[in-house]
Amino acid sequence: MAGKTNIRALAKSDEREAPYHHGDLRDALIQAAQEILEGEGLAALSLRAVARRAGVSPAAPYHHFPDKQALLDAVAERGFDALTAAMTSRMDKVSSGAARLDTSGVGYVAFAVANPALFGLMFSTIGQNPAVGTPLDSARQRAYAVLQEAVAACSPNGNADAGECLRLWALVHGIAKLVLQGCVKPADFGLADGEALAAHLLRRP
Amino acid sequence: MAGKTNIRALAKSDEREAPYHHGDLRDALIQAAQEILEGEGLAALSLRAVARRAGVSPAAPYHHFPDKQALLDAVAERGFDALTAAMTSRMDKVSSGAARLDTSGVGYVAFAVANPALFGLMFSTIGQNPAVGTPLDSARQRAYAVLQEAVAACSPNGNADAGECLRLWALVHGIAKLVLQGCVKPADFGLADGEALAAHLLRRP
DNA sequence: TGTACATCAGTGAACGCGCGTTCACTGATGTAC
DNA sequence: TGTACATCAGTGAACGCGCGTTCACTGATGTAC
Repeated sequence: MAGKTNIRALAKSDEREAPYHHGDLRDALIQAAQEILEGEGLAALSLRAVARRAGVSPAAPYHHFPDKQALLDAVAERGFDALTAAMTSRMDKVSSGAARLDTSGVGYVAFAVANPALFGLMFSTIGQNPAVGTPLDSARQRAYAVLQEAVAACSPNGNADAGECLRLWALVHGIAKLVLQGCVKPADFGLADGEALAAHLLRRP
Repeated sequence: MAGKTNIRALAKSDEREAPYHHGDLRDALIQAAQEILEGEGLAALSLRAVARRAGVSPAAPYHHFPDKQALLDAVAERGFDALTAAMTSRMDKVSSGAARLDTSGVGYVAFAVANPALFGLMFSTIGQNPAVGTPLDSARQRAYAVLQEAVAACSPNGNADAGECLRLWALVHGIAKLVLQGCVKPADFGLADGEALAAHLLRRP
């Protein structure tokens, strides 16, 4: 308690000691949620747990999000941007169109394996609220566009066939899900992790 | 209340009026759970809700299952048998090996689309408890064996390549998941439902 | 065939728990004069 | 520069809820004699 308010001159980016009005609780909540996902899984992700981890009362989040779902959406939105980055950062290391296509899928699976609970959240029952134009929806489309462009670049006419895109998406999504759920163990294929398994399965025949 | 016990001579398969000791509560609980899944979804599937629907006190299930997870496992086990049946019944209508392979996948997706919540339960975080040899595990393997045999029958040497099996499984599992979550709408492809979409995507190139 | 009794399969009340959300509040911030 | 005040972002207590599970119990069943 002592010393909690006697350093109010610190810049808000300084992390020592919680300040008066916190600085950027919205961001801190999203981050706390990600940490809970990473450390304890999707089932442990309650609003109260998020507030607890952010060091704030259970009512505080309601000044930044209308309800729990809105927080979850914000977390999922960042997740899709991270997924996009996981794909593009790997793709930028290869040049041929075919290799870039495979690599986008490897990045997709690698992201899922590295962030299992977040990946689960991102794809948990989106259906009911399509919410076109939402920030979450945009982030989702940005991620899908990466796959589409990789498919288009491999196509003779430069267009992305919708069926081809969906087949690729379904394949990598399926690999990711099956690995995350423990249905498939990369070790059964003599491979170290899900990323290696994805690379193995996506290698052109 | 009146008339509740005055028909005790009825065979237990007769559904009118709940008898003294119910007859086969274990089975009734599993069935009630399936109905809840179908009607209200996975999130509504609590032990209490199952007991309620079976017309029994919240403690009654504990005479048949050690805990909630055991009931869930029993439901999932039946789910896998139904999945096996969904695949094989369709496959028995075609003869060529290639057509049977495609059809197994169509059956897989059709089952998922017809039983979305049950499908979700069947694949919800199996990982932590592998429980080899369990009835649930056996049912799971029976379903996978259908895919394996279909792959083997298409292979020049009659063996099922593990990579080939997994690719097919991941593809159909991915299609199922993406359709269930609303990420993909069959209507976008001019198709009526997930089954038609699966048939379209699995058609040999 | 009839009775005594162990076993089995239910009941219903209670336990402690954590949840999402609301409420009246308080203290800090920033602006107008 | 100093003060008054509206606004903002927190607090903490409380709400009602449904959950999984336990407990002592009761009534029906089936078996031994």
